Amino acid sequence: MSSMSAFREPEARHHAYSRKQKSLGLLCSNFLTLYNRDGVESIGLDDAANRLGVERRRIYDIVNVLESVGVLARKAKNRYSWKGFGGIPQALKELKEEALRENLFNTFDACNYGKISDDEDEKSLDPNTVNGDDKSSPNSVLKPSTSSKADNRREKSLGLLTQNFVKLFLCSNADLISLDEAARILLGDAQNSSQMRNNSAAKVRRLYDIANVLSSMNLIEKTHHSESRKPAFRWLGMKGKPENGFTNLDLKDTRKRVFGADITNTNLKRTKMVHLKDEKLNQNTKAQMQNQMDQEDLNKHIDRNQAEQQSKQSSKGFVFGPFSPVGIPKVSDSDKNSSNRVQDWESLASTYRPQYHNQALSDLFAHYMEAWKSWYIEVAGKKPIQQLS
DNA sequence: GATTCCCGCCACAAG
DNA sequence: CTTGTGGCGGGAATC
Repeated sequence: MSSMSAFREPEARHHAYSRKQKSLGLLCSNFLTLYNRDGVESIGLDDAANRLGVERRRIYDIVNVLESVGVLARKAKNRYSWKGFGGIPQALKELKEEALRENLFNTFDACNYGKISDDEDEKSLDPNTVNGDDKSSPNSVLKPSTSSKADNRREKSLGLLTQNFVKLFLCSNADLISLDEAARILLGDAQNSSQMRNNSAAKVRRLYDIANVLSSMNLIEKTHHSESRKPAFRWLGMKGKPENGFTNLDLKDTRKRVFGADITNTNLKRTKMVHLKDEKLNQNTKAQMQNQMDQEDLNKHIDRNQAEQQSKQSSKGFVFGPFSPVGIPKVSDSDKNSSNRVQDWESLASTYRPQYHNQALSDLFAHYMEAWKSWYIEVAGKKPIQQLS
């Protein structure tokens, strides 16, 4: 047995596997950072997946919740249009009205109801042709055909769940809600015999996903009930902290949140790893490399951009302040790189008001970026890592 | 042991 | 049929 095997390396070589680097929240942050830029109007799922270095499946996850909050809108197969953060207020308003209209939410407790029957998703796919009035009665799914249970898929969609979750916050006067409270309300009721073979536990997983994405947008924040008790979420919404003049938010956390990248993570996913199955090394490896580069590339760009924006615009309160980084107590310090909430609201301003944004600069950067990336890809394609030809 | 939640199989819908 | 979407839950990482 000349197999030196692994003695017991807890965290020796390669930084083992880290769940945090693969979280939906982080992915969402990167997604936002990548597309929240001027000029972005259409987003392709494939492109997103490649740029972010993740599987398609994950893109669907964040895109669905993002759409539920009005940041994105599905345009067509594989295509989403970027609405931006400016779309949030509108979506929120509609969500709230909708919630008040149909079902009378009760404050979290004493809610005998529980399950929310269903609510039409007012998908105003076109702000132009006004819907005028939906003569349709509040019930009956006027689906083209084959409706029946077919729609029951949508019933359990992540998107709908997200909307209901948000509605819960918008309507409840309690600003702290824990996931299992939410689960109790949104999914079948709690105790009580009745039907609904809902494994509360099973469904709650979706809520975790949603909560992570939402908090990466700073729409909500994770805290605890009273003093260090069970975890719960607080709604931040738009308030956050409009222009609190957070002077110098150190622009030094360069090296943090690298997403997929890390081949270690990708190859030996988790710790499962098949013993070198004769399975040929998927050609994905190459793609992985590229992704890695993209990552660095992206980071670099972001940094630069951040500095840029920072110096050029001093976020001077707009419609509703950006959900500034509520946390960031004392970043910098050790390389603890913990806080990963997006705080790249740099380009946020430009999205809101095209009046301000520095078109020329952004454009220049974008162009530069694109060019460099192309070059990089090309090189990487032949010879990974620095070492052209 | 309990909580958080990533991964990706595979059903179903759309081309 | 192929391709795009995304439920769903096993089970590993974290707490």
